[in-house]
Amino acid sequence: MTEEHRVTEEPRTRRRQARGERRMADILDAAAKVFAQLGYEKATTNAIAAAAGISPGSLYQFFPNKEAIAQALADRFVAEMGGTHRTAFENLDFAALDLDELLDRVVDPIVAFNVANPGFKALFARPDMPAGLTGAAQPIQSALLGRVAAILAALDPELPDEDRDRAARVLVRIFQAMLPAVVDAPEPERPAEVRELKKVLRGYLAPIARED
Amino acid sequence: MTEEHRVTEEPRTRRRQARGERRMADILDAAAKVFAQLGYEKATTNAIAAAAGISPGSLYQFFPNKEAIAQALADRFVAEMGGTHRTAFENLDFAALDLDELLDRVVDPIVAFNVANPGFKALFARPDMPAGLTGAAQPIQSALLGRVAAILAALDPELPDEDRDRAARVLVRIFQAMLPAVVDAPEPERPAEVRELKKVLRGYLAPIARED
DNA sequence: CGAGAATACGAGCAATCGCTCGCGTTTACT
DNA sequence: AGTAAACGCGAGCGATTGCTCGTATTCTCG
Repeated sequence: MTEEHRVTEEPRTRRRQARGERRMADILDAAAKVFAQLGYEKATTNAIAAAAGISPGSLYQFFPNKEAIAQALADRFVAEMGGTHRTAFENLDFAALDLDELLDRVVDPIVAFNVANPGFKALFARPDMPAGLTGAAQPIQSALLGRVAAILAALDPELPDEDRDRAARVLVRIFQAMLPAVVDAPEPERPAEVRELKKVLRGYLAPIARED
Repeated sequence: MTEEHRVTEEPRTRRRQARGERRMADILDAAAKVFAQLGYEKATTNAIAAAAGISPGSLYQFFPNKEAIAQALADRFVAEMGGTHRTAFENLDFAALDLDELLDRVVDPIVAFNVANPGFKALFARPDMPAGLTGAAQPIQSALLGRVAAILAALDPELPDEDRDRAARVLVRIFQAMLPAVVDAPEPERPAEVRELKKVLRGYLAPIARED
């Protein structure tokens, strides 16, 4: 038993040099671009490697397979989105705002994030993923669902959990459905698309918001 | 010039026997099943042939390629949908109905059609298609868009064409987005999903409908 | 410096998929 | 009966794709 004083302990994160960390970031940047252009399924790992300026073999030194790339990219997106909008969401006095203001404050930043990161919706709004939602899309989905549910709870504290979660699912689904139209719209027509998105959300939320 | 008294005239539809027509229908049935289970991209032509009980070679005696199968299936869906619901749509006195009744009359048959034909949404609500919407999904999309636009025009004849078409696109998109949740829901929970779908549609339509 | 790990390469393997091709069988028509 | 076209088969081709492997280079640290 004296063979190893430090047990092999599952190879969670292998030793990595600074250059390697940079490479991983480059690969994720490249993957975001390629996913944005082609979607998850049609994006090839060789294309991602080429976009990152490395060989396929090098790519697989950092990620065990294609899904892991999407996973890591999704995790990074979740982190960035959280970091960017935490302040915008947290100290909002929901009761004091009317519905239109609330929608502006919540929708606009998310739209801006998606316009700035076109690869996001490739992982979030596409049904390409392997094994349904299990995989890369799930953490993103869960993150948004949680935030929307929290807003709903603030809007109407009386709302039963079941109804609140169902409404959150519906709202996220609407968002998913309308996002491509907003993001892919040419600059001049984007505000109109955003306006329609807010109309849909407002129409669904209005009966919930006025808890009379 | 006496070579052929009957010019070859482009081989539009090749001579086909009754057995062949039946085979084509069988193939489309099989394709609907496979598309429903796997989506367009992941469905293999060999799997469709196997599901139809024929060999890959025989399949390609009737359809030149995979997309043509989807195209033909989409055309058949459009025809069936039109035949089923024409009466339901045509002689509706929109002005006399309130919004909830109108939604019931329009949404319920379409939902029923989709529950009965689970392959439909694989062609209608999936972004798998080759070359964007060009291809099989387009005729379905156009058919629905036209009907929705007609209803909107009846609801508010003053509505400018541009606004009406945009609203129609939004409504169809919402339908697309919510349909999978409705169709894939287990029997007992389906009515609840349908109710949410109608809530969303009603919320968006209400400001358009009351043309005060 | 020297050893071992991390990084890097890119040809190419194994599996998949849309589709073809050669050939045999059945049907329609004269 | 005889002919041509329609129907049918299934092995497998050509292209693609996720990923591997042998090998070479660079970095870290004692």
